[in-house]
Amino acid sequence: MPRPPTRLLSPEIITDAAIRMVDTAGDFTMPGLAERLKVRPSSLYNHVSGRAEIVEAMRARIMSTIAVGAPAGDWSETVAALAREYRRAYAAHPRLIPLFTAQTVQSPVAFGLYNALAQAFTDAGFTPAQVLHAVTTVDSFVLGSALDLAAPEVVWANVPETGDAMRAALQTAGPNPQRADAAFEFGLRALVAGLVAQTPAGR
Amino acid sequence: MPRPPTRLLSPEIITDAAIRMVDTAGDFTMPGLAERLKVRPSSLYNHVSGRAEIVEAMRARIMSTIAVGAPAGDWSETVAALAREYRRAYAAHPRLIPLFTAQTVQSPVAFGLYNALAQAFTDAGFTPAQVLHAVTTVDSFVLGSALDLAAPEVVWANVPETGDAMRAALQTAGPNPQRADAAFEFGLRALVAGLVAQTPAGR
DNA sequence: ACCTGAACACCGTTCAAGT
DNA sequence: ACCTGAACACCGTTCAAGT
Repeated sequence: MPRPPTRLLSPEIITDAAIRMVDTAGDFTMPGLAERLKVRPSSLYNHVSGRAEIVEAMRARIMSTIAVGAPAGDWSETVAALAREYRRAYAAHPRLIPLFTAQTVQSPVAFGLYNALAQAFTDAGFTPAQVLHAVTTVDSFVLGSALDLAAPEVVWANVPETGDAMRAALQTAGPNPQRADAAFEFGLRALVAGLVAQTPAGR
Repeated sequence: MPRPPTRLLSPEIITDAAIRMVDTAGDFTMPGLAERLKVRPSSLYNHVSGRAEIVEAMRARIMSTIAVGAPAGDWSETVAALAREYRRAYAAHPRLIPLFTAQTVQSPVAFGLYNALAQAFTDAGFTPAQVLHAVTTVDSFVLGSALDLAAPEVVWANVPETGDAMRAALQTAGPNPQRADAAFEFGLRALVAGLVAQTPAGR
């Protein structure tokens, strides 16, 4: 039965299914997507241009959940809140993140977030060049932290006998996501404190 | 001519070719690797178990270029030096990094580095749990910064009309790798300063 | 021990054919 | 407008056959 009465597909439906497939399987394929949607693989191409576009749609979907909001309080509190919100968006679907790093971004879907960060750093008194570096720094730290969230526990298993400092540290490690969350909060506090210290007038 | 007089392949030769292929093409395939090595794809399986093992071998190769060295000076200088060395190793082959994030690490090849960082943080007076968080923070920041290095210039093209703070910042952006390098140095200074400030006794 | 050729299952994508 | 079936090029991997 070609062309059923009710629409079987749309870019949104396909993106939803792809996110669910990555959440459960760690990756997605066009045939796998088609099967979940009870459709033939070629049908997908009536709605999306291909696999790359689905990845970009998933990225846009994740980014669209970021609520920038009005700045409240100190600029450093604004930066911390934006960084937490940014990571929260990634953390909702941690297994998507490796797909994002593999593929070049095609549209600045995170521009609203970047600009809110840039405004906060501008308020802090940084020069435009420093603002760019500071936004990049927050972006790098959040992305790296989000990747840490997707890492399995086994990463740290079977450590060598030597290295007492790291072994002692590892023995305190609980399961994810608590460990990654705690590390992110620790790092964010340090990073924001360090940015405050870099401020020209100590604002 | 099966079995030529001189060995055509080895795990090292295959890993070398894979790194070169990723450097130039952004990815590698078994047939592509075989062609470069003037061999049939099935020949590769006499030396490596498969694609995943090649990725792990590339990771190990990159990590093996990290020189930990003896700590000199303040613990915070040691941390900064290790972070720079870690990122330098990644930066030598930036297009490899997305492959690393896609695949789970199978052996703690970076343990020497992690332990040197852990020792520095222990010297600083952090508790074992804080040491783990601090090592994770440096790891996340370096990985995120290395991914930034692989990002093409176009990422920032065609920004919206709104958003003056970010637009002003973007106008200062030079080409990579200079832009990414400068952002990393800025972020590293902030992060290390922030870590010093988190120290129990202000050591 | 190690390279080859043939084969397999699988993937992304295209396109004419249907309604 | 949109789903299908068939087809294509390509990929990762296996394995018996060669020397």
